[in-house]
Amino acid sequence: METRVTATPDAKPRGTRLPRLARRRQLLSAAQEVFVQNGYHAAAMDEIADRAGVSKPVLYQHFPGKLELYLALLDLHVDDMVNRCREALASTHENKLRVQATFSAFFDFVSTQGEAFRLVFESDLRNVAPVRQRVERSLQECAEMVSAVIQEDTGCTSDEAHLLGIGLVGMAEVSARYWVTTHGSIPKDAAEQLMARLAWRGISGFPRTA
Amino acid sequence: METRVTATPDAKPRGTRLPRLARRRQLLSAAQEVFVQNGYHAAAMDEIADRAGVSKPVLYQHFPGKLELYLALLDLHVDDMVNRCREALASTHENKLRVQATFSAFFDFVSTQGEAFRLVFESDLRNVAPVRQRVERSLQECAEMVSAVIQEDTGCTSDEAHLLGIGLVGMAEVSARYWVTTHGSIPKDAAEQLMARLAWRGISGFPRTA
DNA sequence: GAGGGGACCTACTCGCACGTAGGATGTCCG
DNA sequence: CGGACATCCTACGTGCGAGTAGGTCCCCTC
Repeated sequence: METRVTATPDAKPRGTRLPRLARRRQLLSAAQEVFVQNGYHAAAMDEIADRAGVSKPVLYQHFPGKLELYLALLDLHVDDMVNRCREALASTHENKLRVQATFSAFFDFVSTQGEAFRLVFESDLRNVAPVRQRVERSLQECAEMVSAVIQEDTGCTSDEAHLLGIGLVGMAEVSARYWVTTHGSIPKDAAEQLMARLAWRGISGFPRTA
Repeated sequence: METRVTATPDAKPRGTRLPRLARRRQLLSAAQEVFVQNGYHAAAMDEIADRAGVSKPVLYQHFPGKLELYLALLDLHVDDMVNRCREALASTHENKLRVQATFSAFFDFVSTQGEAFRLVFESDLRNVAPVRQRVERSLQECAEMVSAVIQEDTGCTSDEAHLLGIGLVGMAEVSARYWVTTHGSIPKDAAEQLMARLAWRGISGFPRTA
């Protein structure tokens, strides 16, 4: 007789015991799959547990609740994004290359970890304070790093530079998200460079005059 | 004895009878308030009914379900957005002014109807097919109108122009959303013009050279 | 002033999914 | 070998909110 397979799509076989930390990592990974695929609300704790080949109480021994589980994942990815952005801006001192590197960073970010970027950019929990806070804060951070560079080289006021920074980061986010849905119609390099060129020509139009 | 007031914040007095169409309009208005404030999931049909000064079954005599009610509102606002965008692009034949008008359109859009733009840009139902479809479709439409103009005046391929269009529309959306949260730190005209200038300098960097 | 229709209400059902109680089973050390 | 500890399970409590059944009230018409 074979091991029973539940009706749930690809539930892993029950029975393997794991040390605490390994199990935790696996639960996070399973949760990420489910949250990314279904969004927060449509994701069931039962399904996350099933996908990890484990029962629900185990899940609750690692995370106090559904929201905290989600936040743990969200933190991982917003930090990832901010770090990529920071590194891109620090990778060179020539601004034209900085712009290119930053767009690369966003395109890289949406290309990794399945489609984990959805947790950050398309969360169906943005109305919940702790989530909203994290997402906005991280985008704000990216924008501020960008606007700091802008302010160095232009005569913009702080408020203006912030708006420009937000706009540019938004453009990077949106274009990267769009590109990732058109699997292969444009090669990654070409897309990055196209957008970087658009952005660079745009900002370099703000000399010290205003 | 006075009319009783329920504990729910600003519920209207029960008792006024309305003809069918007027009631429907009022229900839509109440629903918009609640959906915008709380998002789809946290919005309760009871609260929508209460806010309209009516009981729940009345709501169900006008809309078959919560989702349909939401979609009715969503349709209104995505159409509004696309129309504003279309009119902006048709308002002149000089491309520099077109860019300005388009940014104005987005800033106008986020300024109207309370914060109804949240239904389109920050919906917590984007994982549900009919919603996703409407939102993406409408942004796609805006982007296509923009990319058509781009293709006329540059040597970009269709794919490239589409990506640029999406990026620009995304930038308009994000910057407008950000601006609206900073009530008054930058005047509307200034913000629009700043972003329009960024975009215009960017695109005008794509001459017929490809 | 009787009858019909439309607007409306109170009070309920019901399913779903988060979170939990209590118990079983394997592993490691004295 | 025996007990303690940690991992894991089945089975349930519970609350919330969408959607509904059935009846009331009022106006308008004949």
